[in-house]
Amino acid sequence: MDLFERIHAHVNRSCRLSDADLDIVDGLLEKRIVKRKTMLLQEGEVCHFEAFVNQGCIRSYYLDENGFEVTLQFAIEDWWVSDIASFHEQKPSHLFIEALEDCELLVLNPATKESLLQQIPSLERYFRLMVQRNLSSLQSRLFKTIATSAQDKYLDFLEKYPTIPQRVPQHYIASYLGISPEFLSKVRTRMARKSI
Amino acid sequence: MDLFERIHAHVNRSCRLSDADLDIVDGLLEKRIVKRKTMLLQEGEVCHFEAFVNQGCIRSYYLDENGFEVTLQFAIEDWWVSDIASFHEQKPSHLFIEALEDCELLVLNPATKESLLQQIPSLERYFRLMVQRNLSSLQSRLFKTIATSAQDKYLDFLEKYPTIPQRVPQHYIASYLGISPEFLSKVRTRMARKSI
DNA sequence: CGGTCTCTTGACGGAGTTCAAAGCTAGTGG
DNA sequence: CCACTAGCTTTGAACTCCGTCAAGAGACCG
Repeated sequence: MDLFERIHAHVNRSCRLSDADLDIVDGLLEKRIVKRKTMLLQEGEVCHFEAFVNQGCIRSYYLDENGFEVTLQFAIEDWWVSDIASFHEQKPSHLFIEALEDCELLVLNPATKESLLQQIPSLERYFRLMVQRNLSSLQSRLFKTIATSAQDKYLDFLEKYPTIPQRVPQHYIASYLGISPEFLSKVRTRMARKSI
Repeated sequence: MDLFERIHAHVNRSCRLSDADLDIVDGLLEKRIVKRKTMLLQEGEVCHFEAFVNQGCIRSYYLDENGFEVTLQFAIEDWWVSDIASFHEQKPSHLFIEALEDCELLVLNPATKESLLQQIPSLERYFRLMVQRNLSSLQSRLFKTIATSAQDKYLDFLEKYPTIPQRVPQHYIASYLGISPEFLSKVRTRMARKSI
């Protein structure tokens, strides 16, 4: 499969680009291979990348002073991952970003992103839509986090991300849902008993 | 005070506009006065506005099938309020938006916003930055919602929005923090006792 | 005034946490 | 190819933070 096939298709959903424009995109993206367990970003560092996941799985998370983790995002194929606040304002991040599988990424840095947007202004739209969709899905996630039970959050997660549970350890899903790994395990056994 | 003084200052923080450009902005914004308790948007409706709050206070919130409310945002002077997903894709909203005080708003609709961005492309940056900041502050709010106690969330709120508690009923703040109004009351009395 | 909205207080219950221990699985090196 | 380890999941008991329900007390406004 062509290295840029996925990202072309992804961009195409928001805006049509000419072949010449697509060549510009390809020229500015940097391919990066990272091994499982690689830390791409740690709290306190400035985030220098926006990464499109061509292959693999990445997790971003917060970590408080007691060692308690909250997973912000699982990024699999066709997702972008970054700390946009840190990336755009070049200030220290509060996030950790880590590869959960061996990954093939296509990476932008602030300079190449700037150059990309200058050469292809219509990509403004692509990135704006991405941030907007991100925002509104985070809004509804906040609502569910507050308003629904652990079981409903888990069912919702299964529906929205059916392939993730097969790829990542269960306790990371618990930390995404905002519940303890032990309780997620109990919820699952309760669900299994009821559906027999 | 000039009707457009606030919004000029607000735009100016992200990008410098010429006087001619500012005139275009002023010409496209529509002044709207709404009374306390006016519903600007209800679930199921399409959101046709982005409103800049010149004066007053507005609340956006989710409401689940059991009547349980989660406040998404308090918008006071210098804030924008809208349902961006509904606004941009012209699809039904999941939010309610309601005036908590008599308000003076400056309003864009999809057509005037489109026209604004076409005439002043540099405003793309202004709106993009706004969405980005919104996103990253929502990310950290999600983290705190999950990882911290009711008391810490309340203290955090007081620090971040010191003027809000004097303007809105306390049970709305509880619904912003994701706790019951009764428990917020108990947290406050506990804090008051300790700090004497 | 009288009704409506708001905040407080207390008793009780429950959803979810914490801690500890044990079983399970997969990867790794000898 | 087996033994060992490290990470993951499960289970149970005790506990806690917070929600629910109910009642009362202000405060505000028409």
